[in-house]
Amino acid sequence: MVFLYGIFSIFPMIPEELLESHNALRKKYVKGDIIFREGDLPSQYFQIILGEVKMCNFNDDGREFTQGFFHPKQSFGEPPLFLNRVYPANAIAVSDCELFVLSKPLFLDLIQKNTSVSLSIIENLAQRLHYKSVMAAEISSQEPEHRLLKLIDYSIKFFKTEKETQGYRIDLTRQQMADLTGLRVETVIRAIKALEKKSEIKIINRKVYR
Amino acid sequence: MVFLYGIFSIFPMIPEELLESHNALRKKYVKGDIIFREGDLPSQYFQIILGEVKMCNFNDDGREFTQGFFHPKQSFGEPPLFLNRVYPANAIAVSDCELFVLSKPLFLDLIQKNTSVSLSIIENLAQRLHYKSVMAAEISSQEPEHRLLKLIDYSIKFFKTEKETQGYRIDLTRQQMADLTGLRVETVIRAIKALEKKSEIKIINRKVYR
DNA sequence: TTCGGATTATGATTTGAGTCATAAAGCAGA
DNA sequence: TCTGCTTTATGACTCAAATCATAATCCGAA
Repeated sequence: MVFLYGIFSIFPMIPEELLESHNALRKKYVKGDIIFREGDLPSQYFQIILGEVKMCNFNDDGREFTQGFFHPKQSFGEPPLFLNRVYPANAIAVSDCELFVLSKPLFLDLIQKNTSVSLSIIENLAQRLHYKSVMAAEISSQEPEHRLLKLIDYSIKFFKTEKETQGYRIDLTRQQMADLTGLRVETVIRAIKALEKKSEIKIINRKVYR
Repeated sequence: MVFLYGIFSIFPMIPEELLESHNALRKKYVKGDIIFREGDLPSQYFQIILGEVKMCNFNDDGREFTQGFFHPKQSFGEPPLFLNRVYPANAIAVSDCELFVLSKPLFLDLIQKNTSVSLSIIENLAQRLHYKSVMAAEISSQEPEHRLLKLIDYSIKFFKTEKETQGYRIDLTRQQMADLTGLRVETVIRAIKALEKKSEIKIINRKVYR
């Protein structure tokens, strides 16, 4: 039973064979490419083969808010596809990427014929909803340090993090942390230092360890 | 095809007949009752028959953050049930409520035997993820007035709102708006007045109309 | 009808994150 | 090795939301 596993990143959203047998295309993007834009009407299902994608918003004065990062085997942008609504954010290739792209009709056909895929999708959406719930409560009310610590702990579970002898290395720049929490870079830098002083984290060679 | 409809509140998550045929219990709660607590491990599926439920967090100094309100025919608290994780927030009866309660094994049995239910669940989760994405971007960066306007517009679609001759009446107290946006009551009161001055909303008899 | 709690309202004051300016350090590419 | 760009760093200053205090209004229950 797929529900017993919580760490969705281990399981591909949809198995590669299944995607290929449904004529999904492999499409390449270079770093910085915009995969879709906020306001676009979805017409395709995307699943990452290689590389990293972020979803983000830009507000009136150009500031960015990062909704999340997505990694190989993960899909992104399905909620509006299911709801028949426009994307609430942009999808941008953070690094060079290769993606499976499947048209909406073929995608709907696929999930109707493969019930276990529905369960993967449910699990994946549940996962993302969980992240958003946790972060929403933090972002709304807490002090910067608290906010960052929550992000760090969460990113250990769900973003790219490697366990080293010093602890988990957080592979996020100060700017990325700022965009994920809604803080400014300077505030992040100062808060990170304060957290180090309190021994909540370590800073080695400018990298954050926890 | 269920995916064509975006407004999930019209459709019961799971049809009542189906719940009853799977021996779901009807359980009553009085206003203020805690249905489950942050940190509890889920063991049941909940669907509202009557009344209103909110999910919320309390931080260290007692301040509340409201994750969302749920109404008849909607379910709540499934993500952690699927993920086998503890609840990230509390569920509290806002008014006297009657709920369908179904044990996890029976619930999993139900959705596996009724594939169309999976699709409803996907749509429902997609819906909630969409709300969270939109609000997250707002809450993180925008000024109070912008934040509140977004909440108001969103609540017209998804919370209890009635269309009257003056416009849509927002049935949220200033405190509830504060808890949903992470602002303080006083700030909400002042921002609401500022929005009225700019003719973005109307205040009639203390109620907000849009 | 009265009473008490919740809600809305308003002013004065504080505070801490944002902003601005500037610079050092690291890093990739020529 | 030099150059230019990104990232990290730090201090000074600003300002708006939070905080604190106080009160009027509304509303349901006794």
